[in-house]
Amino acid sequence: MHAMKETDIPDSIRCEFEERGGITGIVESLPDDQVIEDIVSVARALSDPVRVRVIFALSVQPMCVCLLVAMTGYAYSKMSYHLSVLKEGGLVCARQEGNYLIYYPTDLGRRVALWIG
Amino acid sequence: MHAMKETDIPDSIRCEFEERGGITGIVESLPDDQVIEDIVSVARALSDPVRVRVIFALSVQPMCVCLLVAMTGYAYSKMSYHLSVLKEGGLVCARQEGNYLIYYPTDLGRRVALWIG
DNA sequence: CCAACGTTTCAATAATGTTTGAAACAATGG
DNA sequence: CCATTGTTTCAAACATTATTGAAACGTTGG
Repeated sequence: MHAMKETDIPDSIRCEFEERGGITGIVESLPDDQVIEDIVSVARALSDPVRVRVIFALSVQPMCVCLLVAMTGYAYSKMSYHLSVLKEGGLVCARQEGNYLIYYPTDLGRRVALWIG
Repeated sequence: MHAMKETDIPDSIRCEFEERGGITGIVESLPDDQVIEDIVSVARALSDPVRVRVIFALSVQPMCVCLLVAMTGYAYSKMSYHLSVLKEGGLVCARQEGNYLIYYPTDLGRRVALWIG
């Protein structure tokens, strides 16, 4: 009966792995769940070409939904859905002007558009 | 019968909108389709908490699949699937060492992990 | 060659995301 | 108040992704 071990570890990484505190040490260095969820929701917002185009377009020029619809040829309901995903990801927001809703990037949205561009 | 127009545009943005060349001008300033697809595939790779944890962990310490499995409690097949998505997104790659596959972040993977962290 | 181990692949199923068109809402102007 | 316009919401159909367990693959050591 041999000694207990977490898992077999290949020689080439065992040393640095143990220096970093093993599994426990690495797990502790990971961002906490809330941060992970925030990252996921931004990533999810960008994981569709429709939405990537929209956020680039909005960071050139704030627009009402009707312009986005004219620009892309998508249905209102489709555009509205994608805008809501972008909004949940915290990448865009909107101000009302009369009958229009004018969408524009948030601060985060602007930073993200800059970075990925 | 009144003049043709692309779309109604609210006053507050009409002026800047037209300065930017209208819909045509804005569409032309957008990144081209290939770039959009690349962004989407990176974003897709990050749009799941499993994968975000994995890429953070790997950028602390390259690891074989068995360590990732031990660290997360996920099944091999599940981990393998998520690693393949990360690989397709160009965020990780692997080197073989004996029986082990040791995954580690690509350059892009490291930059992304740094930026989102 | 065989057995063991680390890993991937596959097919089936479950879960999420997306698209569509119709209906509802809210603001505007007559 | 009514009709119009811009927008969202909803439910149903559809499409893509994620999870599972079993089977297959490749490498190593006996």
